[in-house]
Amino acid sequence: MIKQAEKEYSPERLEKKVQDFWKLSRAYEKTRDLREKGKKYYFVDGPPYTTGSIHMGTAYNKILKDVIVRYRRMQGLNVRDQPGFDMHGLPIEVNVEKKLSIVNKKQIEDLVGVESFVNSCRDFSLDLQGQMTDQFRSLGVWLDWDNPYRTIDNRYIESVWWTLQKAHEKKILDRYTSVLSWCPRCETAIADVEIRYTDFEDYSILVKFLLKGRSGESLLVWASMPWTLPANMAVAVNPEYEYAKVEMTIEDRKEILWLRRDKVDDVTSLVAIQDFQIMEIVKGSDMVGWEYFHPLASRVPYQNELSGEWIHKVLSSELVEDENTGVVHLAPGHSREGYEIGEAHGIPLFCPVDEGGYFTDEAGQYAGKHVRESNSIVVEDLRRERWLFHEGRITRKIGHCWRCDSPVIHRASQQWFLKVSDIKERMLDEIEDVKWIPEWAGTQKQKERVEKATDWCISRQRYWGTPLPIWICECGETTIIGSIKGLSKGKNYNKDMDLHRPWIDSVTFECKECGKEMRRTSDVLDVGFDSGVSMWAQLGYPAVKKQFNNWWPCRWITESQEQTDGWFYSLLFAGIIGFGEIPYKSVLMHGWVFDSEGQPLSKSMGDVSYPFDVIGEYGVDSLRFCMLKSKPPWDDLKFDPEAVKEANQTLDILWNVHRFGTLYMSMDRFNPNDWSLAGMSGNFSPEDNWLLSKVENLKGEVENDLEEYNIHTACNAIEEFILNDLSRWYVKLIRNRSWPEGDNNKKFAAYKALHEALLAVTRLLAPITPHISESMYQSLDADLLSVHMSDWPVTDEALIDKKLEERMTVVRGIVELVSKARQKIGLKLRWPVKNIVIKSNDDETAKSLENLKDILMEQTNSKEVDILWPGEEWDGMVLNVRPKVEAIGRVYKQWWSKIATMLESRPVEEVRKAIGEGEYKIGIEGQIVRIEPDMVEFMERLPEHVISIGFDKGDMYIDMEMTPELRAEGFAREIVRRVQQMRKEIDLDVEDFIRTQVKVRVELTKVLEEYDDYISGETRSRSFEFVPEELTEEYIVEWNVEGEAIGLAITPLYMKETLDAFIKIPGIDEKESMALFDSGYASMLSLQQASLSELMEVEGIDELDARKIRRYFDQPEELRAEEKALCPVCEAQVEMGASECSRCGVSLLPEMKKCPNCEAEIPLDSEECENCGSVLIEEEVEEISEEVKEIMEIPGLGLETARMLHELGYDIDALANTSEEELVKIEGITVPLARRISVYFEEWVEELVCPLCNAPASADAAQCTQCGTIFVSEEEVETMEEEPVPEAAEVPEVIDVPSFDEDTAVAMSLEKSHIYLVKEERQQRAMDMFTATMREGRPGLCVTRTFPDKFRESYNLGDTTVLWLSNIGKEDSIRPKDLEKLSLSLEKFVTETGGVVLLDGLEYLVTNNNFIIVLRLLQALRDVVAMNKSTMIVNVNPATLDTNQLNLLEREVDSVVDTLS
RNA sequence: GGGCCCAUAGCUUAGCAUGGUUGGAGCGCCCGGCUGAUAACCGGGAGGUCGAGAGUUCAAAUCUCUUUGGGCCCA
Repeated sequence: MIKQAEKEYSPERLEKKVQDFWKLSRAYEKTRDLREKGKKYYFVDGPPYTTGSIHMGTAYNKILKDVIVRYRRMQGLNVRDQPGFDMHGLPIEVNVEKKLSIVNKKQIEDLVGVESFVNSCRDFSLDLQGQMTDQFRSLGVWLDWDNPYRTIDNRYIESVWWTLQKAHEKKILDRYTSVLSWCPRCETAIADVEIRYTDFEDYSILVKFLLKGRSGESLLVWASMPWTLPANMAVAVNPEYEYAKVEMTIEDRKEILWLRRDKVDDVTSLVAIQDFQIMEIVKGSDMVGWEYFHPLASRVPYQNELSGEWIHKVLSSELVEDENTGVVHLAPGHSREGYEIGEAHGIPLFCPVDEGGYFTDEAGQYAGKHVRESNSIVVEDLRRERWLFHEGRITRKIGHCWRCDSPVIHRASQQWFLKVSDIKERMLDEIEDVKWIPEWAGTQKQKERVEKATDWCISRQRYWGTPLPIWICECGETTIIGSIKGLSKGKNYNKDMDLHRPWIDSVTFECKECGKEMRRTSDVLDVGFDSGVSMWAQLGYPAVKKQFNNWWPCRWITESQEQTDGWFYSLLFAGIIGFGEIPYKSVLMHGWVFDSEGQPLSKSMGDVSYPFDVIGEYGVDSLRFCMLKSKPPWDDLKFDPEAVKEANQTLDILWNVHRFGTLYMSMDRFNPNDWSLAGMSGNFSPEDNWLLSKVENLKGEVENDLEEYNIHTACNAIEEFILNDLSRWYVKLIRNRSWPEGDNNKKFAAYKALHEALLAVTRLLAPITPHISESMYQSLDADLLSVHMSDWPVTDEALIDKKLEERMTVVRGIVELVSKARQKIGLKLRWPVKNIVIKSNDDETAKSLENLKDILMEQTNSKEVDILWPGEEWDGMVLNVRPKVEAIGRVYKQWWSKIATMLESRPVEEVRKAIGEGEYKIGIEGQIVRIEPDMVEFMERLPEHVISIGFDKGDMYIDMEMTPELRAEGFAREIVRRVQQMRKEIDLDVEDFIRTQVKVRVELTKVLEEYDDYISGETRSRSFEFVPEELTEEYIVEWNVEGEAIGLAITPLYMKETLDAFIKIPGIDEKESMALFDSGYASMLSLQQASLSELMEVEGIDELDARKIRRYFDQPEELRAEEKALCPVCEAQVEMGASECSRCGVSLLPEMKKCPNCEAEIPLDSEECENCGSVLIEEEVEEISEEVKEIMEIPGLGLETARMLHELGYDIDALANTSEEELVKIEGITVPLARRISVYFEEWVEELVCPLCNAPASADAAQCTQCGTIFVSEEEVETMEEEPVPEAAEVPEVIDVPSFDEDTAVAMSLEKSHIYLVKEERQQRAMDMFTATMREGRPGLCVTRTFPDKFRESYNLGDTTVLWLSNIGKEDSIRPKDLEKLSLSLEKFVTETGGVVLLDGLEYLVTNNNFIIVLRLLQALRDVVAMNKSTMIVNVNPATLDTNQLNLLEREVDSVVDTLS
């Protein structure tokens, strides 16, 4: 059964509903299981770091994965989709440190203890994992969230260990001393990826290094970071540069300095130099070997103890750059370049700095000082010793620890490395075996990364990480443990022990070599390596082999471009170690997401941009569609919330088409499964075949795109189809066919085609926008539980008709041209044109037009379309005769002008015929005048009313002559359109019927009468009449159409509900129902009471029908009830009383709980166990407030939910007034629960309800808790009538003003801070009061449902502001339902001006809302009016309200003016 | 400093692999229309030295080189 889609596309509601549906029906699990037998497809999720909240980039990443995973599943593949989380490492540690207020490692060990610290880290990371999982789920991402792999699990760690053991076996694992980036705060080596470069002001000093054996000459050495000078071991010059010996005079002293020749000017300008002179020039290479005195040697004794070939000497290095003096200080212990140069020259590594960044004893006088504070000390020392030539500052990028933001230093330390040199070639080869998308991601980027790779330092001196499985003996023996089994052989091993520090540190082994105790190296592993093993770690390899054999290797991964250096690389590296091969077959490298300003989204913790604010507004699907369609995945994406809005609009349109389709399909009870495409083919119109052809094309196109990961073009193709083909063309073409009265065969053909197209779109969109697709799929009555279980749609070539598509394109082009022409001359589409003639230049175009002529006529609204084939000419051209004046003049002299005039007035054809035969004779003043052929010429021209338009394939003539018949038809259409507008304004159901009256000029009535069938059919009018005098139907509007005054009046019949009920009687369909209704049976009750003979008297009901009706009512009521109910989760029809839904498997039984006493299953809401009789509500009972108890009265609502609702501010009354949709929005309220609640109230309300405001009331209440109405029993009514108003004190004075002319108006000026209620049929009295008050000079404001201009004119209001109560969304109009806007507008006026307000048409507000709400509005306004010394006049037609309501109204006002009494 | 990617209307972008009518869209702006999908929808208009410069070619948004700006990565 096709289900009517909701009227509006509300993403928030829809997505929640769909996600609930997925959850309750276990749609994800079932989809996965469905493909269990399919070909295996191993996808691996690159584990995001657990930062706790996701940003746009993370969202984009997961969305891409979700698209491909869903797509592959639809292709039938059995996809492994375990998500992962990267949960070790410094970021977590740093955050835990912050939480515990710890500042360094010492405090972790001494204050907190490693055990407690690591436990905190685990808890913290698990918490973050949970948060992120929720966020990913809310994006609609279907991965196996219940079973993620985590880098912190023992099994995972074991796989890492195995890999490291492999590395050891392959001699890739090594330990040596190296200079690395080091964070002195975190006291660990850090990787380059953990460093963030930011501007930093640093020293830039020039220091004199006195040369040995060159009297008085010094090298002028440049250094930043003065603290590195104590560890200076040599200086470097560039061998290619020229260096100058410069003699400078400074403060009357002479200095002889060596520096780069080109820099002499720069340097001499730095200090106050009196004079300088270049003495000598040498090449850098000539300086090599020169020896100098270390300027701090006296403070750093170690400098004097050194010996070696290159100590304190000049070296040559190409690395010396064209900056500063060209003489660079080298401290191999403090810089990577220095280390490399030093190593090449055999210079010992001197690094007198400890892990915390403090100088060691080796640093002599500087020992104990932090390097950062030493900068100024060193500079001062140099200055004192006169070695400082210049002290400056430069701003440059300095590395900062990404996690804690401390400046990074370089420091020599012993670390564990994975050596890259031996496997580099293998890695490069393996890159070739992978399909990279885009190709350059592999062949360019990844290759470059590997080519430049250096050894990988994998050790970290921290706590929260995979412990390195390396045990070392003091004798030097080293062993690598590769499994838990291996570990279990150690001392202090416990089964099931956590493999993290500190527990692992207590496990020791006996050294095989010397028998001593081997202890684990205290380091942990670089987190970058953790995720590198995810491809086999998530399969439990090597501990479990089966999974591995099933799935290996990974078919596809996708991550952002930065993973070239990260995960892509670590996977490759680890893969080569573990298996000698790259572990993935194809890679989609995706781009970055930037914010709308183009700034990259920050990666660090706590500084993220949420995608969820956009989602709240436009929904997840819009976000997904927007991201996926705007760029190829490998490009960077600039995220713009506006673009999400646009995507939302497309989905909105799709929804509208869907809504359109399902609305009519369900109305007509169209069952798509009753019709096959082939079976329907005879009924298809050309546009149906066209649509089907388009759909098949689209399928192929989208598949091709997705195969190439051109997700953006796939999205664009779908979007184009939805907007252009489906919405803007197809729906337009089938509109007429889909009307309720339409021919069923033709109509159903359109439904079938549309259904087919919509179903295809839901499938094509399923991977991209999973929610809306699901929702559409559900209402399209498709066979599977979920759209995501369906197979990927395959193109049916047989349905493709390229020729038809081309022809349709031609026709569309023509229709558009005609529309343009109409627009140009201002002829609306509603007004038909007489004729369109299209002359085409080629056969194909003519054929196209001939073929699709019906479409052409309908869409251009033309009465006739003529197609001319190539060579044919249009005969509609008007021939003109043009007298040749000179020729006539030559013969007939002064008569020429008369002759010419006569010629022009004769029928052209007659003239031409005669001329063709030789001559044409006319009589002038009794003489025959002969017109010779040379005296005239004939010319063709367009007749009047005809315009001609050229197009690329021919010419077109449009005859726009407006004949009386066409004019009448135009008016008929105008009337139809106006009535439709009015139907809409009174919110009438599409299917419902009305009575219609039309009042027009008599002349027009005559021509229009011909169209009464048309008009009443189109407007679903059960009666239709032209009235000469007054319009009497309920809703009356005066229109001005093309200068004609047209009065329209309609009365809604509200038949739909009744007809729907009648139709449920077996054998009774719409026709019979209508007949019954028309003869006065307006409800099931009245029908039930009718006798057989009475029924038979009804016109259109035969005996058989009557008997069917009687039989229906004569059976017991239970049997009459519908046999089917709807599943609350998937809305499938289920048998009454079924225990679970056969479609989605959800339990339909009331929620059960276990009796704590006997463990029997009892309904969730029962207070007493049916089995053992124990009372279940214990001490808590006292604590439950009355309000909560009331809520718990609702069956199925447990204590917890009731409490939750109560805390949210709901009491029983509020719940009764909360719609099901709103209920679902409350967190914790599921769809079925919401349904249960609203069903409860529906039943409840029928029993006890305030007659006035419909609020629920208890049986014994004396007064309504909501509106205060006093309930009276029948006996009391009589007394009531004598004393109609309960509280006399509040009764306003009733002013008796029988007549009200201008004089009295002035005399009776209205009081300030006063509200007047005027009881009258029209607004006359109220208006008089209002205008009189305005004449006193007070500003006025009117609220009315009359059209403002008309209203102003009627009452001579000038430019007084008139707010129009109307559903037409104009600027100064207020929708009658939008009381908030109304109240705001009035408040604004009153507070700003204190003027007088007329509220006309209170009853209109009441019909559009309900009485009590309007009453509340009035109460609120009363206070505002009082406070601002304003005045308000409210008029109401008492006939529209009942006595009680009137009483209540009168109580709210200060005075009542009753014109009727 | 090196590698790679990106640049088209005010904004977001298609087209570029394979050069060829007048460079397409959407949003926004202005003007109009439609109306039983309707707080939707449709049409028209204005708005582009296709980042800049050079080259190849009969012909360049498209191919080549140089250059500028932005991004990612590596030093």
